[in-house]
Amino acid sequence: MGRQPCCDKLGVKKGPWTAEEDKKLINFILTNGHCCWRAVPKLAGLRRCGKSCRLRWTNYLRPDLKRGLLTEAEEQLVIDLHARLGNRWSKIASRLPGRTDNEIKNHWNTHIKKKLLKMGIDPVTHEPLHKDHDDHDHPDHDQSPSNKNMLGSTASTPQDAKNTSNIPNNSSSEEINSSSSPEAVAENSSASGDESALLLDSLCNDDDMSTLMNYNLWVDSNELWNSSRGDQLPQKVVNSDNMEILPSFEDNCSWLLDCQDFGIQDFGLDFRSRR
DNA sequence: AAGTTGCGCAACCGCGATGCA
DNA sequence: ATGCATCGCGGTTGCGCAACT
Repeated sequence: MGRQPCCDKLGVKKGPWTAEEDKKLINFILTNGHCCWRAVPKLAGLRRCGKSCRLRWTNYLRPDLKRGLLTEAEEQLVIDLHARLGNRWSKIASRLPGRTDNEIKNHWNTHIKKKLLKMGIDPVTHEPLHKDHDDHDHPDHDQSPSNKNMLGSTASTPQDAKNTSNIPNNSSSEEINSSSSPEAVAENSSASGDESALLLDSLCNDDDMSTLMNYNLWVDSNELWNSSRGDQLPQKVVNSDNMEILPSFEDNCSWLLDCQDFGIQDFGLDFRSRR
């Protein structure tokens, strides 16, 4: 069957989003949700295709996003997960709350890839480059914690994961783990004794932990935002048991509309200012 | 100061997966 | 079973900025 274009190319705007467009999209999603992305632009009064709206929302406007550079721990987690999952960025991103697949993919291509190459690690296979000469070429690389972790983290290469199709796209963490040999798992636990490895295992084996971490990271980012613009932030909500819980979607998002009036740079979080 | 180059990021594109009539 | 619409993913592109010459 012939594939229809995702949207009518005529009259559809492309390129960077303006603050006005962002505002419209946020407004619409806050009040209506996104029942059908294809309908969103029309209903929201945007001259964009639904795909573009979805991308803008998931990669930039979503209120639970954690902006800024990846931390060391997050970077290590990405490396470990990449060793297990390959280029399945959305799967990797799902294990890093507040991070998007696009963000992780970009970070991988621009930072981590180079870092690994510098260390003499093939970023695709996570194996040492030029195995035979590796000790001479990179005498110190295997002493670094990240490399130790990386090499110990998996027995199967990303290609294995991707090419053999043993792991379905929606494979669970258990499936991923079971695809590794018992030896590899044992090696993993013994060779990578650091915290990120433990965290990785926890994340891969326990969705509750992931949820918990999500909350913790949300609190962290909340505090980060608090330090710059406390009055604009979603506040923690206390439930009837006097427990802090995540705010509702609306609570969480309402401040975002205000943010649009200032522009992201006003919060000191403009990514471009990091450089 | 002006021009060039390289880098990092946001956004786009194409395709496979999925759901529904 | 088939066709169509939509979603979601991964790869790629293009723009803006900073560093360099």
